[in-house]
Amino acid sequence: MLDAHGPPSLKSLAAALGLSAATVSRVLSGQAERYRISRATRDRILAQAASSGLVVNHLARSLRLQRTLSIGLVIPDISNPFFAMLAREVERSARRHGYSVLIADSEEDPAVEAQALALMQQRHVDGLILAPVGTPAAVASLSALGARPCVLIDRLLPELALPAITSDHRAGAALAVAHLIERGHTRIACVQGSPGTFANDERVAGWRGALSEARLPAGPELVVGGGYSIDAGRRAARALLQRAERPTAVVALGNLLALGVLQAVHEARLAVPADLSLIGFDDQPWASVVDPPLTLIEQPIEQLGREALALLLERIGGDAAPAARRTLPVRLIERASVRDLRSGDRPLPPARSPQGTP
Amino acid sequence: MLDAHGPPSLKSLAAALGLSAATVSRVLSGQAERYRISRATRDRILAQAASSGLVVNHLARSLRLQRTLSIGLVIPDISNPFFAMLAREVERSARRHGYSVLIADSEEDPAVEAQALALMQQRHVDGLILAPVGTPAAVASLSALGARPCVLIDRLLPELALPAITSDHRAGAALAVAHLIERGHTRIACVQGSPGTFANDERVAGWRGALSEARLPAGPELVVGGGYSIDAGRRAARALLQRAERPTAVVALGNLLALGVLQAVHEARLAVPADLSLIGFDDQPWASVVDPPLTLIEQPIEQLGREALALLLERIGGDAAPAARRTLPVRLIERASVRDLRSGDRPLPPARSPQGTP
DNA sequence: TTGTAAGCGTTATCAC
DNA sequence: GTGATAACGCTTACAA
Repeated sequence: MLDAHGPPSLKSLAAALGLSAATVSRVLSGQAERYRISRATRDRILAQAASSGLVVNHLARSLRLQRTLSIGLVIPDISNPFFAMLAREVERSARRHGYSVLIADSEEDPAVEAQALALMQQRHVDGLILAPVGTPAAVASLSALGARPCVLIDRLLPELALPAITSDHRAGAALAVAHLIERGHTRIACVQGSPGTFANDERVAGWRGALSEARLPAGPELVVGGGYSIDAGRRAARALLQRAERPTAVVALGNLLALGVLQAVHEARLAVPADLSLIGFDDQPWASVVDPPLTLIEQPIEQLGREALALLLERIGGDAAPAARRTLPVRLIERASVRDLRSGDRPLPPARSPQGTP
Repeated sequence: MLDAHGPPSLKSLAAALGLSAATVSRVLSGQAERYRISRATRDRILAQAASSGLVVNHLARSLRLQRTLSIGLVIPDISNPFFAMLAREVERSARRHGYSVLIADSEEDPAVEAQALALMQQRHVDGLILAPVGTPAAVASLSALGARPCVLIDRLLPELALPAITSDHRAGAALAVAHLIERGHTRIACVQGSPGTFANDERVAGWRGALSEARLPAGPELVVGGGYSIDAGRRAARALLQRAERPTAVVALGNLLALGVLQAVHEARLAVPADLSLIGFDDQPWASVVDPPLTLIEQPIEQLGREALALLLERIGGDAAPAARRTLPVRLIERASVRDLRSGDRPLPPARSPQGTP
């Protein structure tokens, strides 16, 4: 029987067995045969470890080994479904590779982000997955991170040569605009997220590019909003709806933004798509049962998470390949939030398509 | 200038300054005056620390101090909006108190949960917030956790005397049923989550209790489903809709379940509330713009998170008060997913109420 | 006012 | 085959 005080440690187990800590360590870290530990000793240790409920102290181990088998995940808003799904995927993949995840919410605030990054450094995470806030201040604090492996996700920092996994934001927005133009829309606004943020600016660029190419208006008066919250979306849409020359369609550059737009439209006793067509971003469980089912641009969230982790582990493994940047393709899921303005060329989309595009 | 190799540590800084590590440590941990360090020395250290970008090694500190200033958060599904919001709140509160959060997703699986708990123990988190899977196996693995402070959230384990913060699941379900009965419903089904789980079983009990009290049927044939996923909700609702004697109303005992029910109803080319009334759980941004806006039971998620953390910190602080159990009140938000079956006694609820109860 | 030294629980190196 | 020892980077008696 071991001493009941404190949790059983490698050391206490060694004492109880009359062995040295070294031997116990060798067995427990699976190096038994490499060190030619006798079968008898090995079994004795293993048995005692199991029966005493030994827990090796990971702190001590990390201190000695100079690696913690943990990674940091810093995202702007855990409660945003997009990041929540990302977090889940990252955590699962990490766990499957033996890593644990220290999580921090930067609240889309450079100061908080800087603080989070400092913390991660203090805690000696082996690597970092970061959806950066993206302002110059944030970039500066990032450069202070030292050589710790870091991969960016969803957003990238062109100023910094860091590996990044993002979806093709620009193509996504362009796809949305093209879909609207095809259906006869000519006055297409966009509700943006946080300007200065890579994902947002890329999407705005995609929106503008597609419109310009079609020789349609894409002036700044058609870009409204700021911030990725549902409230920001609602406020932006309200403003849009009060305009004398109301757009016939709007692209919401974030999942919560589309919800905000819907709320504003409902508030105004108007309807989508009768009074305003809407295309959102990110497929979510609710997107197909919302009123009306939402046409949107889908990002491969799970893939983003998995690839970010895979890339990070490569770099942690010392594979210092040149900072890869991978852009994942997006697709448009057609539901029922876009009105076809052409005079009967085509039927309206089906009223319901709860499963997404079949 | 410090040696450029490796990150500046307390030790290297001491060397660079020709001081002992002890002195530097004392200054850096704010004990300068307690040890009567000279102003000059103190300033020299502080200046050098700032300019060299010193990061104290938290591992070493934790090992020495026997506390990590970190807590573990183990939840069944980060991507479920309920838990995502909970996670955000816990992380924020923790951060504000100087703690960081190690997160793990138990995937609603006892084995994974056990693994996660073991991990948290290895990593020496100072305490644990857990939404337990709740099966006997899981309970057993929990008891093996040792004396580490732990507070349960959302679900509690009656077998274990652990402090817990939950919302009043039972009253919530009863509230929903009462609301339906008041509007003339007599055949009221429920779509449950994971049986055996505290929150679920309490809700089912609340549903049954309210029905029995009103002398309405509450047999097992009216309880369908299993699992909290959207798919589980859809499948359960499908089965319900095919019944000869279809219920007029259903209470979905989880936020994603309500979405699944909506999807199934839409699939069947039926409508809520015309063909089936629906009450869900958890207010979410999408709940007010779904078709129709969802009447539901709202839980005080932020409060759950904050109080769980507060309670945990108390216990970490050594306050071994008897395992408190706090039950937070819920409320019903009336929107438009319930049909009034009484012959014109009352008008239907407003078609839209995007903001919840005004 | 500051330094010395022991120790937190591991693991790698060298010795036997 | 196994043990002693040093080191990982920090904090805190105890000395000076």
